[in-house]
Amino acid sequence: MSSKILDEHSAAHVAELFRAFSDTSRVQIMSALLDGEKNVSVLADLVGISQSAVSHHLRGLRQMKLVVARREGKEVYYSLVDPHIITLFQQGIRHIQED
Amino acid sequence: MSSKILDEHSAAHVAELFRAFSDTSRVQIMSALLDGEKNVSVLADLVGISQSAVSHHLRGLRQMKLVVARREGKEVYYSLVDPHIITLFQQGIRHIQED
DNA sequence: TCAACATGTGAATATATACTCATGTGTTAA
DNA sequence: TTAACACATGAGTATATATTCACATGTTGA
Repeated sequence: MSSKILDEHSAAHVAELFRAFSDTSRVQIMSALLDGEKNVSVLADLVGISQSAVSHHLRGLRQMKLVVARREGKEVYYSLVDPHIITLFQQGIRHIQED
Repeated sequence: MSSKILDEHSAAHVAELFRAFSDTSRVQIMSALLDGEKNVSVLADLVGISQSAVSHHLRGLRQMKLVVARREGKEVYYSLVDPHIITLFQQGIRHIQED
């Protein structure tokens, strides 16, 4: 049935998903991870924000299962796993590159 | 070249796009428009927020060209036009309906 | 022209959010 | 076990954002 509006609860979930990509730093983090897994300090260098800020962002992305963490010694490597999420994010990039 | 991170300017644009869908009310507005064009007061009723709030949201969506407005007498009908945006939004909905 | 209606918008406010700073936790090598 | 390093996290703060309220603008019919 496509004639009913999304209920508030579902809409809130959808909004939450898109909100994950609604910040410049997180978009840069995601775009870095598109290229392959990276650890926190590398991400901080690439994006140009503090390690703390990166960790805060990654926590949110992790809780939403948009990224996964893998510890290797002292470092923690983050990567993208969900192909649907990757597609969704790439579509966003493509759209802004069009007009 | 997929090995470079998105520059800050592009990332800000991508973030801006996703931010458009990062609010529960806007998601409900968009979901209502998936079903076809609707005027402002109908949208306000469907979403359950004030006409003013709907207008404010629609202004943002309009400025980003995510919706288009068509006046018919005293009423203004809004609709979705960009098929890529529709696909992007629907993918967001599908994702939250999976897990 | 005037009244009624639909929509748009600026200002004010309350809440959410991103960042910094300080410190905590986990890991390794000496 | 201790020092050094990588990362996580809570608190505080500054900014962004959604909503409401009051009113402006635009349209139609009398």
